[in-house]
Amino acid sequence: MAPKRNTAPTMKDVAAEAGVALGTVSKVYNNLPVRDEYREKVLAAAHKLGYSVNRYARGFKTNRTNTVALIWPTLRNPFFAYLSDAMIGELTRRDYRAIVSITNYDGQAEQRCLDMVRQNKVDGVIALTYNPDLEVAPDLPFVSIDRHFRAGVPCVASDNFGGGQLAAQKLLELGCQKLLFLRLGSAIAGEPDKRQAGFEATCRERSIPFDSLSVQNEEGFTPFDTFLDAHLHSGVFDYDGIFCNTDRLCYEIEKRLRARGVLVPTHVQMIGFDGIYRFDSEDLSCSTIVQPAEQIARAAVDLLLVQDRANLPAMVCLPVTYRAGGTTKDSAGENKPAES
Amino acid sequence: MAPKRNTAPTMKDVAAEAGVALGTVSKVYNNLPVRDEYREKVLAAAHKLGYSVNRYARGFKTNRTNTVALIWPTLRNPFFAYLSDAMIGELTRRDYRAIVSITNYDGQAEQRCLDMVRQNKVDGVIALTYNPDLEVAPDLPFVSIDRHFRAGVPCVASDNFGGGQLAAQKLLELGCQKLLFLRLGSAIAGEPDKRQAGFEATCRERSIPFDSLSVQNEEGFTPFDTFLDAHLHSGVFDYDGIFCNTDRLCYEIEKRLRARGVLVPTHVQMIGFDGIYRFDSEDLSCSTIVQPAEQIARAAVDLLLVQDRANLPAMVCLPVTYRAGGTTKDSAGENKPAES
DNA sequence: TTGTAAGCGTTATCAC
DNA sequence: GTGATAACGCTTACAA
Repeated sequence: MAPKRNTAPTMKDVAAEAGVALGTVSKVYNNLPVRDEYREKVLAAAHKLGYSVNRYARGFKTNRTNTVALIWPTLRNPFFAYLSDAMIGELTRRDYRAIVSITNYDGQAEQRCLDMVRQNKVDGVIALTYNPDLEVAPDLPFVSIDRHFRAGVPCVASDNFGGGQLAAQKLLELGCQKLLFLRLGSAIAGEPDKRQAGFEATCRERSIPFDSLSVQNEEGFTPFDTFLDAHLHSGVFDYDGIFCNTDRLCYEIEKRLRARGVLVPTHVQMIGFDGIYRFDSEDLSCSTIVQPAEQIARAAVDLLLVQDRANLPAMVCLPVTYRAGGTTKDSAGENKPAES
Repeated sequence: MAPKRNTAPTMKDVAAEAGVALGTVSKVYNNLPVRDEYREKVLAAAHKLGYSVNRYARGFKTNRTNTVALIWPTLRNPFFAYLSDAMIGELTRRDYRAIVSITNYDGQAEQRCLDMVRQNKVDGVIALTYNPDLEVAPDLPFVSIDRHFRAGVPCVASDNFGGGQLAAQKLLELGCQKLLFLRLGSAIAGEPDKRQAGFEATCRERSIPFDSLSVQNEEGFTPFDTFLDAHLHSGVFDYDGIFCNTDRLCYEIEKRLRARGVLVPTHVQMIGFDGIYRFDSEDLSCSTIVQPAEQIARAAVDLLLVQDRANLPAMVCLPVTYRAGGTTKDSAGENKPAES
């Protein structure tokens, strides 16, 4: 890009125009005590010149840029997009800018993003990462989503364990007797793993039979296909209630069940996790455990911008809720996917 | 947030460590001619100190920040999220950072975002806006998506007219005889309006009967409900082919038709516009005219960062494609929404 | 209270 | 090629 010539008026110009000293102008823009008469002169001059403070110069001087970096795997995942949207809103409300970086789930890219935004002097980072060895500078305010790093790096997550429990409980309430947990996820350990733990805990507690299948992203859907085929006997599926670790998986499994003639929720009821809406409507993709995206956003930003970073909580765990969305029998007006 | 103490080593430190002048260090980092012997000394010293150039200070000095602002209505709309993802990728590839701002379709917020990012000395802006009176500084490189502003502000959009033609053509190929165009959108004129024009042009050209209903966002879906009811006679719908101006509308209309016992694609075939995938999978939401998001992203970034901003094209129009996605009879394996 | 001046880290202009 | 040195626009002691 062509070098821009800098034509914008500066504080010096305003000072000259107002007939006051440079420092006075600065004080006006920093809400420091200035006699009203001077303040008005400054403001009038600024208005006349079309002056606005150069935040870049200010950041350079103060080493505080009012900029936060958001590091996500992708925005193609609707939940991440939703979360980003909420966080940007939260940051804007506090007069912060958001630099958004995308890593595509690549651990090295995560490190590069982190280094890059650091060079850009961001005031802090909120990240959802998959690199267990990510090196984050100790003096850089950092909030991790869904993954506990180490002491000093607070993690914000939904109550994944409670969500798992809730899913099991709901499926049982809905009359399911033979439960199944399905997971497609990363090999890297993280908070979302607790969904399975919570689900299984409730099943055991109530002595309900259940099976679990956990598949890693790299393996794709083949293991699920194999599993479904193996548990389908003359058109009847071995399970009548499935908890999937994400709405996306719920969608994929429902599709595969339908292809095999198993109807949701008639034959088998399904609950996902995340609370993803169809487009920006109010319709859920499936019955699901809803993550409180706005609350997660607020908590993460609060934690990042808090004054006293000395004793931060290691983890903030936000409550989830259940909502029917078509893949369970309690779905009233919700769009049922298969049976019209 | 607590003021950060600045502990990072500077060029001055590196110069001292390497025993060279400050200017020499700068030259090394700007790829200006420096004797190899010196260069190595500098690099060694920098490595030892863990130095990396302060991009913020550099930006302050040069007035070029390698930062671009992306201004979107929302990221809750999957298409905008997808586009953002693609643009951030494109910018990262060129060593640019993206400041993402959300306006929630609010014209005043759009103006505020623009002013804000400008204060942040971004090198340019890519925006999808709804404020026809948006004041954009003439010296600020600006690329508009989907909306033509005025001369000097290039606009990047899909071939909306061609997409409308393509939709009509496909519906006819698929055997439809009575066509309907449905639109839910903003009152502000924009490129996407041409979808309707293209659709109707093809219908007229071929003397095919059609109707059109255009509804503004504020009115919501009530007009559609009224329309559907009025055109449903003893369970039979007056039309057998519908082109919706977005995938989202296609989804909403299909839901409403289903509620009225009209099956898609059996009774009526539908084509949307955008090409939105379910989650980050390969599954489309509906049969649709696919916007080339990656190409739009590339074109917008190219246009923004091009050296010679003197004679930019007023408009870059990118080709769309048709893809079956369950709401037309040519959908093979695609998930059919209603009829199992 | 107001004005003055130093300095943040870098680039760029000069003499050498 | 290299090395002083003056900006860039702002904040912030400190002096008036």
